[in-house]
Amino acid sequence: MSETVNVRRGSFVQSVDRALDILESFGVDNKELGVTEISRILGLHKSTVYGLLNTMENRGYIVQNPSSGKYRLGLKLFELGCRVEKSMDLKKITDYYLEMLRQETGETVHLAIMDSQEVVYIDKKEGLESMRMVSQVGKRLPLHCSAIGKVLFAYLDQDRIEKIINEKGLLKMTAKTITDPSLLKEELDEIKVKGYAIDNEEIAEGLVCVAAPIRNYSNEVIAAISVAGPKARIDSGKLEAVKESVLQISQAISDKLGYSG
Amino acid sequence: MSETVNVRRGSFVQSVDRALDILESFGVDNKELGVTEISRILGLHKSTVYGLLNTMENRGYIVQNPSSGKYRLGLKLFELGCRVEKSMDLKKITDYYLEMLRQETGETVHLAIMDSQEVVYIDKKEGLESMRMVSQVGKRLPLHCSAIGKVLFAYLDQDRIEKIINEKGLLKMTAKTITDPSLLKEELDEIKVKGYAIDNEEIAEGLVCVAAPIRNYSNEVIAAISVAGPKARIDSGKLEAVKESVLQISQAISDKLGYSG
DNA sequence: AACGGTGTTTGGCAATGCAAAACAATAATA
DNA sequence: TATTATTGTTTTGCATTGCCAAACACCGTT
Repeated sequence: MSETVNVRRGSFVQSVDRALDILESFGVDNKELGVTEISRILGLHKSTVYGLLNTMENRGYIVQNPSSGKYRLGLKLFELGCRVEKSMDLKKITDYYLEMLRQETGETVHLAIMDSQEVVYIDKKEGLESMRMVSQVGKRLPLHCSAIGKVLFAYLDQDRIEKIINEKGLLKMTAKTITDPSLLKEELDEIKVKGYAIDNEEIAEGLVCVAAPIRNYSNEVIAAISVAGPKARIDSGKLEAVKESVLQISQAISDKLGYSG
Repeated sequence: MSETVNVRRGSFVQSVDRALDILESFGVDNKELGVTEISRILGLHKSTVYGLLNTMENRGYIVQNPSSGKYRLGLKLFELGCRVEKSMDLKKITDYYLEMLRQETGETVHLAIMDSQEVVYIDKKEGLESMRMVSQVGKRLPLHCSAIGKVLFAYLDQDRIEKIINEKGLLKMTAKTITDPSLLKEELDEIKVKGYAIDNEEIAEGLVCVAAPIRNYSNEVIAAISVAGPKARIDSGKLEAVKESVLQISQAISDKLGYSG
């Protein structure tokens, strides 16, 4: 894991920063953590963690399991998360089109945006087939290893692309992940020309995705949509049709947002 | 607004507590706030707020609008919110049944649980009619003024009921809100006997709801579901059918959770 | 050009957060 | 069952750190 060292700009409050560290140490795999456990993970003293944890528990951001004494994330975070979501009217606008895209392709469809140099999945609708891609809303991924990520990556300024590659690196996820900076930059250029991106098992083996950008009234790329499915099913002649659907729907959403391309 | 003064137990970190105050000051109505604005709301010094805000911005919990200079909640909160949600497998289990309940009744259906003496809406599915109740997932409400809240309220211990009434009070939302403690307690008793609750314009005028409890394997009430719609439509003979549907579905979900009533 | 309003930076005092150690209560060991 | 290890929790005191105040820089309005 390449820890990006934040350059602290302006005044900085240590205890708050640590509190956020604590919140983030609760992953999807480790839902419940103890005081000592967290203190080990973060390299902080037990009593320090306890104080922070206690403060957040009093506010409902953390809850303690009475029987085990361990802690987990509280519903207050769910509440705030929903407030953020609510302010994203993008989700409302795209909902209808995403459903259409799912119906057309039968596969899992996604809506994602970029946030602090990463892809964040905002919405998804699962495919109709029994074997389908299962992903999760709210998840973050690096930009370089998915169709949706590469689309968002491609439309950035050249120096930002450079900067992100340098800072984040290009983590190898599968044998086919593009880990060479110059190859990636070629790929991104090509994506801009074609107007869509394909992920051919670059993030997970057997998974193929097609993604296209969403533009707004000022012609900026503000989000992207994708269709994801098993290689076997997509590759067998379906790819072209999926590509057309993705392009058509992304265009429709962009139109709705006032894009005039 | 009756501010519940938290009795600070154990060690307490002031700056973290204040940081959470800041997060919560971003409501659904005021999505964007400035430093000065927040400092006024919370009664803190401008530079104090700035430092806290800055710390959270560096971590993606707050984002600044570059043009206006104002702040709003960041996507990191959405991400954490999703992690909490993910740990709630209750939502997954009920999804199918909620959809069924919506189809049967044609009205907006809800799933909610209790958290720190309040109702939290975990999931909803909007009604099929053009005029329908619009609510929001993640929202918190007091326990006494909705069908779903009263159900969750009813199955608590007598002393907890007493405690919550004393601490939170019974805020009047409409002319029909039950604000008399002894009347409410009678109502709660009745709900336990009948096994369902009705909200007859107690939270909003023209809104009628029917709710029933969800029980788990140890026969505890862990959640509740409800159907909500306009009084005109529900009252006109439909109430009985809605009530039956709610009871039937809540029973089905409870069965799924291992309830043996 | 002066004003009122932002967000931001700086400096210095002391309040506050934090580490160390002791405590209590449970779980795992023999 | 006695013993050890490991948990969450409380207390204490030192100095780090957070916070207030005031000044700064910027913008839009008057």
